[in-house]
Amino acid sequence: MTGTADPRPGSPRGEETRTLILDTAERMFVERGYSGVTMRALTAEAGVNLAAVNYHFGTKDALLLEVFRRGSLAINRERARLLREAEALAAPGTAPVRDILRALFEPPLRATLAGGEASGGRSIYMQFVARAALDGPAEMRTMLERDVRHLERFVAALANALPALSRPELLWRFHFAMGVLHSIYHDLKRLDALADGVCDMSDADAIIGRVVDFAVAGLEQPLPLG
Amino acid sequence: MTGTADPRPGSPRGEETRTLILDTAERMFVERGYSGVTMRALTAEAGVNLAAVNYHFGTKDALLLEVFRRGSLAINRERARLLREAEALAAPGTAPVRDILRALFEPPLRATLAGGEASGGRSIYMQFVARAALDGPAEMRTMLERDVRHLERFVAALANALPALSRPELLWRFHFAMGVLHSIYHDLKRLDALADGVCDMSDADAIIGRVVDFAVAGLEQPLPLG
DNA sequence: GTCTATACTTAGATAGAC
DNA sequence: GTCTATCTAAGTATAGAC
Repeated sequence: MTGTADPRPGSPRGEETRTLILDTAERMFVERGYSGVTMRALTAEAGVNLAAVNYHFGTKDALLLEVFRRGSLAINRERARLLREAEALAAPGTAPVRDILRALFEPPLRATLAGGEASGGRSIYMQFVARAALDGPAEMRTMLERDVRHLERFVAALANALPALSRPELLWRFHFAMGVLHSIYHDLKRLDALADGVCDMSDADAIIGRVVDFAVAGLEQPLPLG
Repeated sequence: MTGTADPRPGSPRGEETRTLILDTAERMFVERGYSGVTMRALTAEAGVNLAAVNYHFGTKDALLLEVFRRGSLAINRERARLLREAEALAAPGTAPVRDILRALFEPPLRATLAGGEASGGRSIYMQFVARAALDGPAEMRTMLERDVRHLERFVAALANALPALSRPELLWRFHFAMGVLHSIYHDLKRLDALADGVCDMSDADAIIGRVVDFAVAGLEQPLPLG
């Protein structure tokens, strides 16, 4: 009713088209995988012209980057909020390891597990990382490195919670903890194949608890003798 | 001197050509990434005709699968050998968790870390998994599932070593432990970005020790109260 | 059974009209 | 901003030489 809406095909819609493409891309990438979605199929599904993607985003890779950026922004905001919450409950610089990890893990896990067990293997995050690491242009790697900045707050909080660890020791353990998180993005299919159905993939809360438990154990393990 | 060798271009070389393509593909995939290697660049580098890949392997995806299969075979053989070795040293069914994990992790880590720190992000394993999960044909996923069979021996050994764990509990922990292993394949770049160079990526033995330590801590953690 | 030259098809990118 | 037409690159298929 603002006068800007104009659903006639061929008429300028501006931001609407852009958002429409983003939403359609996010859904289709998860359903069929990045290279399983052709620009032609994507634009047909969204009801926009083939060239519209190139106009609004430049390239198909840039579109994936934008889909990722949008989701990543929301997740990192939620992570920061949960971390502040955890720190507010404790004395300054003494938030427990478990609460820090929960703040770091819960938002992305909820986002990934929300789509049902099957979507884990095709999360936008995984597709973006895979594409960036394997073949993508430099901008993708830059984006991932920038994404690392959000993690520094968590490393700092963990350093406070685990003062006995040297910096390399802490960073290695943090890195492994992220690997535990990522095991949910990547290989749930493998677990399913191994498990004969005895592992319940549908209970997000239970999975989050298990992931956090495992990572806490690794982070809090006693120092090796060497 | 057998009479089968015939290095003239255009002459039938049979198995030689096949191996030459495999070796070249393995090297180039790691260097430039799967879709960064065009069939034309690959065949030019190997000094064979463009159609030779299709003749010997069918498709580019099938070539990647073959490169993976060859490497995976060697790794799984070594894993099995190390596991037998660990089990021979202990009383029947009592190999320690640490030795079992070491047998599982050491072969792939050595293979990945051998190429220098940079190659981690582009290991054949990672490229294969990414491609299989995202866009690859069904044969790739089948291959990965078959690869899971090799893991069952390790799950069984761990079940013996950790009799207090229920089957789902054990399988979840095993899955997370694999995530820790995979963190070396995937995201060493991220650790490097976070670490300002304080983490030494060149010492394979030290890294293997750290990975195993972290995973052991997670597997051996006390049972949750719930 | 191997290899080569060449043609086919799809898909992402782009230029210029409107 | 949007659309049509076109370009280019890349994986694949085929027919025939050896």
